[in-house]
Amino acid sequence: MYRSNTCGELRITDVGKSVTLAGWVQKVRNLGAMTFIDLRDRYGITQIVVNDSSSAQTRETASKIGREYVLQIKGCVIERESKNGKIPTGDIEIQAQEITILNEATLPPFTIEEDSDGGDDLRMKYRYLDLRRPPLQRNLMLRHRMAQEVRRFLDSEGFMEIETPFLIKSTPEGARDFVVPSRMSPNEFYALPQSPQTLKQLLMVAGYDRYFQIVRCFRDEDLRADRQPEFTQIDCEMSFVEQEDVLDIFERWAKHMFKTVMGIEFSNKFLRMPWIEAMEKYGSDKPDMRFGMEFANITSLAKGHSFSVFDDAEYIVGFAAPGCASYSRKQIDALTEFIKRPQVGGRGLVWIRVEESGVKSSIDKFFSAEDVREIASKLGAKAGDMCFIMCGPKFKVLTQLCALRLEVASQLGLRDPKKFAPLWVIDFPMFEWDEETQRFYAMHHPFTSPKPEDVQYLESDPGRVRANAYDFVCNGTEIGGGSIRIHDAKLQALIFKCLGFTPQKAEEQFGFLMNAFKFGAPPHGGLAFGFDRLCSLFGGADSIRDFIAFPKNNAGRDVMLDAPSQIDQSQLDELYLALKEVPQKK
RNA sequence: GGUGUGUUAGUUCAGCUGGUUAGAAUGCCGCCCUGUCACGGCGGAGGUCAUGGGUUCGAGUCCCAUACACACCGCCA
Repeated sequence: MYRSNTCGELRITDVGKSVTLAGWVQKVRNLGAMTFIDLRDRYGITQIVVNDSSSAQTRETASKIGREYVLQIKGCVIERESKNGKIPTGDIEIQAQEITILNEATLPPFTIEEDSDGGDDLRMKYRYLDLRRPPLQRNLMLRHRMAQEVRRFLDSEGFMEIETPFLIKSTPEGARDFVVPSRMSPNEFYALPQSPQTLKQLLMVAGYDRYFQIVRCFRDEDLRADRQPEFTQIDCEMSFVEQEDVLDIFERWAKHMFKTVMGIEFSNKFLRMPWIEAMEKYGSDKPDMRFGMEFANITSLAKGHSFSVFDDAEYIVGFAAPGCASYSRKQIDALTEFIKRPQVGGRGLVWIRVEESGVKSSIDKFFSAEDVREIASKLGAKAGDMCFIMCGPKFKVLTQLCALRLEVASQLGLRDPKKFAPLWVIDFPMFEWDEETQRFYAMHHPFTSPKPEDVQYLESDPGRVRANAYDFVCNGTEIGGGSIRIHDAKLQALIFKCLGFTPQKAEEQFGFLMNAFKFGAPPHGGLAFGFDRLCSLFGGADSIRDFIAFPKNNAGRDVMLDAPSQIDQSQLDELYLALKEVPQKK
């Protein structure tokens, strides 16, 4: 038996017990005649004391140990002479009788403490050391508890957890696939699933009624702080449901998660905001609702004052930033620079300072004080506020103003990670026009059903068609999304046509699904939640990386494993693969 | 594919308008210390300033390229 107790559980009530502990050395404090050792495991830290009542051999061993040595300590629980109120085990310590070095440790390249001194790069390379740190352990513990609560809730609602394959068929729509060469079928490839979308629909055809899976998905696209090439979804599908049924059950699920994991109760129904409203009021299909600063369209008010920038613009929109009238010229200039960055792409920023004494703006030359006041009032500004206005093509300027709204909110400290503002965004457009390829793409995916009342426009005016699609959004992050699917083979064929698929191409890529729909597909729908994002949302972090045990870096590499890497010629030969030279960069 | 920021001791960073021996903190090593818990005191070791070019009498510092890291845009049905 290596241990009788963990390093986190002994208390004052255990004084007098003989115990054996095992763990890692966090810190050694040698005071000469006595030595304190902080012994750490996943459960906590317990102080070991070695002094003149320890044997000479124990004192000798204690003098040799270094950070991260793995020790076994036999000793007696005693009350501390000076207690430490900062840790749960702070009232007691272990009087060491015997110290066994179970394993020595090379000096780690960074400190393994609550706040490490190591940089990202180094911590990723030695991820197993970083994972010893309490913050990472808390994150993975949170993730574990959340996964358990997901299963508990969905099981209680009759959902069956069913595994679907990872080696499936490539479908070029959507994200780039990761592919796996097949040895037994030379020159053919499997694809790793971007999501188990079609498979879960087939499970509905198969009559399983309610399915879920906490499942890895793969997308070969560039990474972000909240995007990894392999990530985990809570994937769900239900039969005989309409949109309202899906929203109802997963709203209850979300509330269950907030309550059981975070101790937060939402008594009201989550807001349901049509996509067009989200775009016009917040410039985003995933609005951050932790604060106001709603947009208002001032196109008609602002035009016709001989200010050509406005007069030539399609859409003029702004918002009032509360309490920002005190912003200096320098701060306004900095925000102007912010929206002019290529990432945002704004052309310029108009401001109106609203004070008790009156209004002052960057457009005073063109507008009377009365007109400026009217605009400010339309934007909902009160004395002490600052209005920001931008103009341009409608959806472009809305998106740019969204970036500014978030930036101002960050500066005002309104993006509080402890606050949660969940909502559903509904009534998404069915299609998105792509300028580059001059065709419509499915905004969600090609199995999403159109609103029945909009089906009439499918061929005449596809841009007008709304979908039975919905996203779950919280704090400006898309946490999940789904739709009511098409269960009718004829309608599915029509959608493929609208998306520019020839019948042959549709048959080749999705024939298996359309064929299945001929055999009695139930009406069905579902959604999927990004589990990593949900974890980072609950954990109050912007990046999902520290909620994944072994994440990839910005370039999709695992720097610990040094993957991807080359493979042996014999492996290539087996797969009939030949490598091509990579063009040199100029 | 693009934009930005960064790369200096084991680690985290400072190093100004180019100037003579590149600093701090922390970690590490040694000695001292009986109540520490960010222990303390004294001493010590530790650097190809990412790489390659260029400008200059002289480059950690200026310029160009490359590599790597991070954030973002494109991309992510």
